[in-house]
Amino acid sequence: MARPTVATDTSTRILDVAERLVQKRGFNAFSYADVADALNVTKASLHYHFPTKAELGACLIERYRGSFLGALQRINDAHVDAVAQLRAYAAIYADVLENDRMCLCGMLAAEYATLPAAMQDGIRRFFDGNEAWLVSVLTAGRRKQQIAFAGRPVDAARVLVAALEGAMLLARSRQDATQFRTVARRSLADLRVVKQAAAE
Amino acid sequence: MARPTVATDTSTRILDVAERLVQKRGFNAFSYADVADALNVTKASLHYHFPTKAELGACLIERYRGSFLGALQRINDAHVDAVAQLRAYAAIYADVLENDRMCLCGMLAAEYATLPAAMQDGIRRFFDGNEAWLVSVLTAGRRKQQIAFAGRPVDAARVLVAALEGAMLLARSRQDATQFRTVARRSLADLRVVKQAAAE
DNA sequence: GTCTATAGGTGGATAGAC
DNA sequence: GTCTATCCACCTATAGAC
Repeated sequence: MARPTVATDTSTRILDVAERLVQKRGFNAFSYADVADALNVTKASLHYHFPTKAELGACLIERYRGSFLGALQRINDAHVDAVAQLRAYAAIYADVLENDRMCLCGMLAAEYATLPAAMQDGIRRFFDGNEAWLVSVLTAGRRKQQIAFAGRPVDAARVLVAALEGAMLLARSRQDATQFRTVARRSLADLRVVKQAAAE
Repeated sequence: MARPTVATDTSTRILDVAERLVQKRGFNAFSYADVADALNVTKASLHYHFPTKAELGACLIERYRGSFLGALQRINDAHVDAVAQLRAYAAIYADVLENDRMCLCGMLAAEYATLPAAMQDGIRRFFDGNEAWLVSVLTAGRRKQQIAFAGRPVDAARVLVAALEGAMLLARSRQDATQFRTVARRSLADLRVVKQAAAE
């Protein structure tokens, strides 16, 4: 069992600052100097906790992935129907954007070709995990007739992830979170079961 | 009237190489040295054509936007129905991805916060132009009952752009262009008019 | 238009004192 | 664990010869 570390642990604070910088500016556009300035320490001190930028980046991804998948698990634990699960899924993205941040792994996906292999692997695992969760929700939801869609669940999942990541990307350049929410709402609406005689 | 310049004009070749580098690696991850090496000239020579990297970036965006909007105009000139127009629109994206490139402005949208103001303006203009074209196609297509969707055309347009840009982003990290095409096809399918008695 | 040479800055990373 | 000091590579950009 790991020894409990307080939330203000130095490594954690470094990761917090670095995460924010990557989500706002990208991995190639932030430096150890940026993090050091924000924490009032020296660059050398950062290298004690994360010897190389590549390792820092890999840790960022692993933490983000764990936190994200943890949130998905909590959605499952809420035992709500598929529509509510998908709304909660989109809400995670909306919360990220609320602070003018891009999804960490969406940002890194853009820089993918320039990143070390360990980071590339982590990014793929993040999206694989996202897809797997969505596939389980979409499969169960369709079986229970809570949602409707044609074709393979994995393809419907990819449309959702693509729309949400793309909408974050675009909303940031317009500084308009409303635009993201509208895209998210419409993307989920495409999965809703049409009520036969609903007045709508 | 501008003096005609051959296609192998030096400035053009610089833009070609820089465009490819930005689409593959991002604006912050390529340098004058990269372009110079590819063209077998010196960095100093590049600065004669594009004094600063910011100006080079702004020129890249303007050229890309003009080329993209030109392609949209040619789609209009083909006088096909809305479904075919939208398919042709998605095909432009697919062609970009075919060379393992990201949409130039999608890539730059990720790096948006780190870019000079002139480039930020250009990126917004690119997406505004895309949206405007889609809105006109969606509006006319719905009026002619070639396609169907709820709500404002601009919102349907944004879902499409988001899905396509997001799908490019994700397909690159999986090196799987098929994944992009599937997302594109499904996104367009959501706009298709449901044939009442179609066997499907 | 292209070159050599170089300035002036910042990048990630290390050695060694405390 | 944090510091000072430093290394070396690379960055954008400029001066001035050809």
